[in-house]
Amino acid sequence: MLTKRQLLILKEIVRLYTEYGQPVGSKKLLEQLPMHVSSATVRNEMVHLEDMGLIEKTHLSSGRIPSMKGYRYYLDHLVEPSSVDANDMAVIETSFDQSYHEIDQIVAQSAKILSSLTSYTAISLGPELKEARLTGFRLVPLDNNQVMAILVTDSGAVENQIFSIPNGIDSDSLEKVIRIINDELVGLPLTKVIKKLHTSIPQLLTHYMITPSGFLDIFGGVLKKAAQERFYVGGKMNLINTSTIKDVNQLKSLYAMIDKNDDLAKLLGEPADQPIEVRLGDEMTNDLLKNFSLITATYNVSEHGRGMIALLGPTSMPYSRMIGLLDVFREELAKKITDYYAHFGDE
Amino acid sequence: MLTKRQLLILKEIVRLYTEYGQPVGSKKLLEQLPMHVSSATVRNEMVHLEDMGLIEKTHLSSGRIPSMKGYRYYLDHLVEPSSVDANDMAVIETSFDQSYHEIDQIVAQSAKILSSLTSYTAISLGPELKEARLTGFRLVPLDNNQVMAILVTDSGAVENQIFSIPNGIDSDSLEKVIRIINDELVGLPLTKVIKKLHTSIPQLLTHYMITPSGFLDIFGGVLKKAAQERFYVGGKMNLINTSTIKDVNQLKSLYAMIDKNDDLAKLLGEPADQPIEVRLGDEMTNDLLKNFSLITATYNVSEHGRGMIALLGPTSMPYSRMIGLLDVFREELAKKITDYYAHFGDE
DNA sequence: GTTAGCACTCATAGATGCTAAGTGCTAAAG
DNA sequence: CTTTAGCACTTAGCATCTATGAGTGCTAAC
Repeated sequence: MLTKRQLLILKEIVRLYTEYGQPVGSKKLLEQLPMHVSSATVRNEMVHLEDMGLIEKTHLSSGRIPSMKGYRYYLDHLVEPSSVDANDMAVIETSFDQSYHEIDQIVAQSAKILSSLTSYTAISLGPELKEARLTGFRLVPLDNNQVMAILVTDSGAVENQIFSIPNGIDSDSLEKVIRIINDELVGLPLTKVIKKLHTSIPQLLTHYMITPSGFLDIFGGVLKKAAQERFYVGGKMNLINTSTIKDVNQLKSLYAMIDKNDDLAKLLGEPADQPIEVRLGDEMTNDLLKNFSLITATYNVSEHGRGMIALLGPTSMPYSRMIGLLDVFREELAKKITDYYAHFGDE
Repeated sequence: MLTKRQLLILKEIVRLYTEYGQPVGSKKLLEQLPMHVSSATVRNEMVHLEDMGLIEKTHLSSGRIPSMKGYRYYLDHLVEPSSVDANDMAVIETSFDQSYHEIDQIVAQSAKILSSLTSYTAISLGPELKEARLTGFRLVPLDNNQVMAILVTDSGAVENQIFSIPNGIDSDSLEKVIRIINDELVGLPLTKVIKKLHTSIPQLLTHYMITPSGFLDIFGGVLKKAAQERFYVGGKMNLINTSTIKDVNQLKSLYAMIDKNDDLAKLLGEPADQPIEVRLGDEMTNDLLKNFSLITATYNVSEHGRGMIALLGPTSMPYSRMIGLLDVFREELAKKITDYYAHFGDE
């Protein structure tokens, strides 16, 4: 069990180290602490904290830095989200102050704002689409050979893809097929649409085309794009600051990861119970992220599901500021998206 | 005037330096040169070359590296494109061996291939769109409030944009307006379309809507996107290798530039007379590119205009290999795009 | 339990010396 | 006039050393 003083010291070590990036010594600590003890006393306490594995030295006679366990303890028990700077608050509000035509624009913008606010890397994921319903499917002929397939969901996502018309399909039967799609699939959740696409639909289509597979590929392709979670990343370049640029290759792998949707999905995982959670580098599976830390924030957009926005930065992030900021930010973002749906989504 | 021997030495200095990145000394030079002279003689020649400003030292007793003037002379008079590695050739051919639905996919792919082949950064710009003609304009209603505007050009570019319907426009007059657009504008080059959009069209539209400006904004927006040159960049991260990573901020600015369409347009400039040209860092306006060099290659796609593909790397690139590679590559790319048009574009 | 004092450790920065690679110059040879 | 051997000189890079300052752990006294 930790004494009150030990807690105070641990908290201050984390604060100072995350703020200034330098190991914290007993004297520096004393200057900051409201205590009337000597540096020797502080040192004794630090030995205890080290014995418990909460802090560690970078070399035999260095100051202390928090250990992973120390960060974890700090985050679980000690951190107090600080309130947001008036300046930052203004930036958030003005940066969002545009009109958006697509929900993804808002989500993309949110990543930009957050990254510029923090100088870290922000990853934004719109409200879940899993329960989204298909509200419309269009095929627009562009010229003799090409067609644009457009798919709309009630979550506001619009996806399109250009295709050349498969052989063996004439435009008459194509129109009938579109009608079938609209009758059978529109209104259903995307998950069900995908299921039906492999079960009942192929049979229905055989009435109108010999080999429906060509067409189903088209539809399936756009559907997949629409159902896929799309992450927006802001401030990618800020990763350079964090990384100990020694190994350029690691940096490149990291960028490759950040650019890959699947990897990001794995990284963020499922929306958590807590609105804000912090995952430390060694708690994540990827070795590249050893020295990083991920703060994820979840927000609700009433019946439209939950979105996530995350901050990727060094393990030594100033958590209390970041968490405070993210907490406000997620609410602002939710508000903005709710507004959007209020104007376009629901009717 | 340079003697034959001096030319040989200059050429070899450039070759060795661009290949190994190390200043070239008189002994190393002798080993590589088919000459029966002593190192002292070579040194004397190097003094002459230095007097002429073609090579320079990094410090008082170092080997020589080419000066900017030296590179320029080398590129103008001495460089011989080397033939392409069989291996590289295979990579090019297999990497292009897919079917593409949009011309931009080919262009984007070309940047990827070239960058992975060279470990530099590749910038690809499709055939010019300036003379492209508008072949179709569609408005597809998505839901009660939103409409997708689609614009097709004969260059194969398709552009779309989602809009909320401006106030004061009902769907009846909207349809009439679409007809006017199709009658008046389809078939014209985009440049003329833009002109007409500001002259005759507004008057025509006033018959059907009170304030045509809302609608014209929509159309103008998509048009602008379609007429805009779209650059695809591959191997961005390779810039890290080149840069002397000391100043992270410069690197960031560089990335910001690479991500901005307008800046890239300025950088590449107009297609040149020569199929392949090299611009050295100090010949470019941007200070960030001081230590870089840009090799631009132009290719023709018969009546569809000219495209460009460029390679951005350190000034000390192995030019003869790169130029040889680019020369082959631009032809392969032209072939691929010509094929594409043969299937979809012309009818 | 707390503190002063002290011996000890280590990162950092600056100084020193050595070596290998390279140069320019000079004087002699071709 | 060109080429060459030889030599004195310069420099980057590297390893080695030293002083300094910030920090520690420990002990003995309060």
